Amino acid sequence: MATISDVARLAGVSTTTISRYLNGGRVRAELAIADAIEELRFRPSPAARSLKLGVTHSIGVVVPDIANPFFAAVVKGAETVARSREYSVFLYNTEESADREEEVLAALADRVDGIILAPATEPADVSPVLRRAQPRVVFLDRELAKTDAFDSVLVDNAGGARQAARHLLELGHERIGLISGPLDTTPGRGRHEGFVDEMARAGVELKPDTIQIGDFRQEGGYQCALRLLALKQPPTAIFAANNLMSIGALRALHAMRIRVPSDVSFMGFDDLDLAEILDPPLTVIDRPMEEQGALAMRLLLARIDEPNGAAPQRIVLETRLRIRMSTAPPRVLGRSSRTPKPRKQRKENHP
Amino acid sequence: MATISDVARLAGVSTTTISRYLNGGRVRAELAIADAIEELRFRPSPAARSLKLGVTHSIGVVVPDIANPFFAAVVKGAETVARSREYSVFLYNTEESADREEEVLAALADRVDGIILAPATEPADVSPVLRRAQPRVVFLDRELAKTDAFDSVLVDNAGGARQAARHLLELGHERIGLISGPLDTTPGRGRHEGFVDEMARAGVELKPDTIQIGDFRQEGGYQCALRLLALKQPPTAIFAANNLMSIGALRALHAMRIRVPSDVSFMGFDDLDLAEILDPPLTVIDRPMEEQGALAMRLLLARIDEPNGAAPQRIVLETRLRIRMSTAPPRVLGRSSRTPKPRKQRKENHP
DNA sequence: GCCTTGTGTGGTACCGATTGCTGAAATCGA
DNA sequence: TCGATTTCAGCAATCGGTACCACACAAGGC
Repeated sequence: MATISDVARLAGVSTTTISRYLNGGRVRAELAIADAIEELRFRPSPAARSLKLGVTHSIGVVVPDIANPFFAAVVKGAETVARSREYSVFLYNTEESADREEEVLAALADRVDGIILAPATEPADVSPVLRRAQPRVVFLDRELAKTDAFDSVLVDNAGGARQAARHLLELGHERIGLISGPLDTTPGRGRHEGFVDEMARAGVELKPDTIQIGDFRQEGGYQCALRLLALKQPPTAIFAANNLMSIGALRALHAMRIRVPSDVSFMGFDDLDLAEILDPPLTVIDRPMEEQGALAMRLLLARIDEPNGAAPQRIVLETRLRIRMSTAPPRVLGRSSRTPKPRKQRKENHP
Repeated sequence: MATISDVARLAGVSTTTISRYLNGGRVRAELAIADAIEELRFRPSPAARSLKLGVTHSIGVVVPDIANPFFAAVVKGAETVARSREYSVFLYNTEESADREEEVLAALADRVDGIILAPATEPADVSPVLRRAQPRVVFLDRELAKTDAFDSVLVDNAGGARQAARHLLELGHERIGLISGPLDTTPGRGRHEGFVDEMARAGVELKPDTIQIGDFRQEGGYQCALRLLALKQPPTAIFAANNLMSIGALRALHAMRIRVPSDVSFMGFDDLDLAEILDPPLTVIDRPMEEQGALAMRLLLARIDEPNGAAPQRIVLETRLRIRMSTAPPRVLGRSSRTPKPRKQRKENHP
């Protein structure tokens, strides 16, 4: 590769001048320099620049599982914004492991100008790496309980879960199965609490065994659904707290030859590509996914531009209930103490 | 951040010694140095190292669309291998645009030690950036027609399409709709040719209007399917050449209230997460996705370790026919000149 | 015509690591 | 205990840029 000195020699000026030219300063020999750069196909070395300037022009994006369509969408949104600002994206996959995450963060800290982090779990305390976070950090989808010192872009997990609960309640369900995510994650806990709370508010009690704690993965969803179906009094409706567990649960329902929604209603958190053409089309809580990634990246870049800007922000995106065909009033059962009449179903997102 | 000089001062030795310690050389004051490093939380600056060594320990991965589950899986596989070797991954999304790809490659070339590239299209010629590819390049899923100077990890597109054609033929279909990908891409052309060829070999002629060229995206699949269904003599079976177009086509079938497989059989290239629980479960041509990414990364790292190793390799992975429920013998139609008897269906992957 | 101001340039130190070379200390043999 | 040989440490140059500083030269004010 040609260096700046090569260019300087060829153009008959000093490296200072080349540097100024490159950085938009006024310079006499513009043409000669442009020609020399062209001829040598010169591109300034990012390493050298980075060493001198202490800035890398790259952002680390750390997600638990890039194969999860949600995170894939997030990364896509983030990458698009980054490139529009000429930043590059380092992608790290932590496989939902806190240990791996810690390693990754340590290795990342001095390679990037900022980090978008979707933590695998909520650690007891802020990782020391993050604490002396010379690079800026934005939390995505999941946040740290212990601190509000960081920006974050979240989704209204509790609200979304409430929408789900309300929808199911309005259809007349009372025995509802909940497939939760890990309670030590923001979305896991938020959705859990929102759902349980809304049920309680409606005076419906969730029995402990109708709440199954999964792991946000397919297999977990599968197992949880199986357990719910094995109950003496299986639920008439099931809500799964994320996309992967929805898939797993649907697999289980499918395997057990349970018909949806006539045998049991089903809905999940996060839309699926195929949700509309499933049989039946899936009712879900949806949210803007690419936007969430894009927003996080914009927030981070703003923070980098203006380190002492506003106080840390906590952006919470709204969810949206998409009613399709997988939810319906429960079958009237002899066992039921009273026959629930489906209440009128609301259509708004946030009544 | 602490620098190597800080450590040297604290440990009471020179930077040379620290450097040697870091790089595994024999050193007297091991303990003192280890302590100093620990105390200062010293980590060598990647920028400085990179400048001096001319090596970045990072790999660029360039894909057309990270939100496509196939590429998400590929990236996952690649990232896992990379991290096991302590390499970082730069992710770039080209949005299926050749221009963007060119930009990305130019910007990438001197930031990374190697590139895994899934080209958006097959350019007329090898990009100059790649030609003087100081960083090594491995082509993934798609290759450049004009040259065999690069390593590549492909899938047996033609073979997979042949399996699909054979499967459909064996079921007795003769009027088969093909939803192809762009013919200027490796998988687009390969699958097209494989399918058409196998049909020809069986003496079945594909009429031009039963071949629709899509764009590997959902919307394209949707439109193509619609056109096929609008034919005076619509096909009795449809094969879509990738996952996204399958989804689009299924949407179209769904919208038109066509029943699968009783009205028309359907199958696609690439498995889907939900394929098994669709109604009906989808028959597909499957292939190892994460492995493809992992393999590409391994090949690339090997090439970096041993620049003058073996001649460029062209690895072709096998596909596998997964017969589920979306394909069945065609309904016997009055119009048909002869009544096709379903031939016996084979089960092997590669007869 | 002299002095001030402004513009553009080049020399050079520096960012933080690595490494060839030289020299000193440690180890070994007798 | 002394010299020969092997280890190990340090100096300083270097990678490729950037930017402080000093300075040459032109233009402008009086």
